[in-house]
Amino acid sequence: MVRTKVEIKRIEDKAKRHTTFTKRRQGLFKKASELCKRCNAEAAVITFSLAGNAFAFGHPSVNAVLARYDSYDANRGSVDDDDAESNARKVPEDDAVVVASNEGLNDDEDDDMKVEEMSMEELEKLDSAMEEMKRKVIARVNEIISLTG
Amino acid sequence: MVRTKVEIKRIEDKAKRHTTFTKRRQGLFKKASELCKRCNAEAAVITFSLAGNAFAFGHPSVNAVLARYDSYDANRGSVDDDDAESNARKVPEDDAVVVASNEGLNDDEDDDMKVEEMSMEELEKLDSAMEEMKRKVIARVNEIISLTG
DNA sequence: AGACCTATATATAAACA
DNA sequence: TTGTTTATATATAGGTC
Repeated sequence: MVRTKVEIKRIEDKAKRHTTFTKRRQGLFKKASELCKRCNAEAAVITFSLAGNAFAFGHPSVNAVLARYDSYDANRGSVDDDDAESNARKVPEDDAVVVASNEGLNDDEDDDMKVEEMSMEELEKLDSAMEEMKRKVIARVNEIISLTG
Repeated sequence: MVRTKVEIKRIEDKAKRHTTFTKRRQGLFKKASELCKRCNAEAAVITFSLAGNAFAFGHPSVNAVLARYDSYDANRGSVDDDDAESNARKVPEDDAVVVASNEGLNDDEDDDMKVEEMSMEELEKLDSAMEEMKRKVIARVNEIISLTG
């Protein structure tokens, strides 16, 4: 974006790509920080370089924002969209505490089924069950809060 | 940053603050998108307006990045830093698939303990157990992937 | 790798439609 | 609200060290 206009596409040279990643990541974190300060908002930014290093920014903290996001997110683990531009979306806030069914974690499996030995299919079932339970936990927490406060 | 230099501090006027939030959020998402495209990186941005609305951007998807982050993050839920600037940090990559203990979900509770009737304390225990299990699932999936691909 | 430089592209505050 | 317009502040590609 500067000396000469660059097209927004993958940089082929590895060293150059990493330099750009570092510079732009810093810029991104700064922008996020300014957004939080000026608008009294909460934000988290998580990036992974191609090399696999993770970098995160968050206000008031990464984890606080992720925890809050979890309570909004009804389908974590299922969205998959390659078009970065269109993947910016508003998260509907009303999905938060919907409980879909009453199936729990141990409906038709042996109690000591080990995650470490599961197949992909079993893991997917477990993942669904955990999503379900998470929703129940959120619903129950909200119930307690509404009774208490 | 423009007509006149503005100090990076909280905007008091509510309407103006929201306008700025919208504009800067769009800018932030665009920057994140460019970072992903140019550097072939993965990134997620999550923001909450003061009004409580959540907005998220992610490439390849918000959930993919969060799941990957979970497998790096050893202490989700415990970090708390008010200084946004210093809260940008590198996440050590070697924490990835370490599973801290072997406690599962039903170690000392009755099998049909109902989420709908749990106390806050019980819910917190359950939440920890689910976090633990989620990490195990991610570790197992990574293992399968490394064996398969 | 980083830190600085500099010219140019972008982002954006304020105003208005 | 949402989209302009415009003037100016920032971000950053491509260098150099």
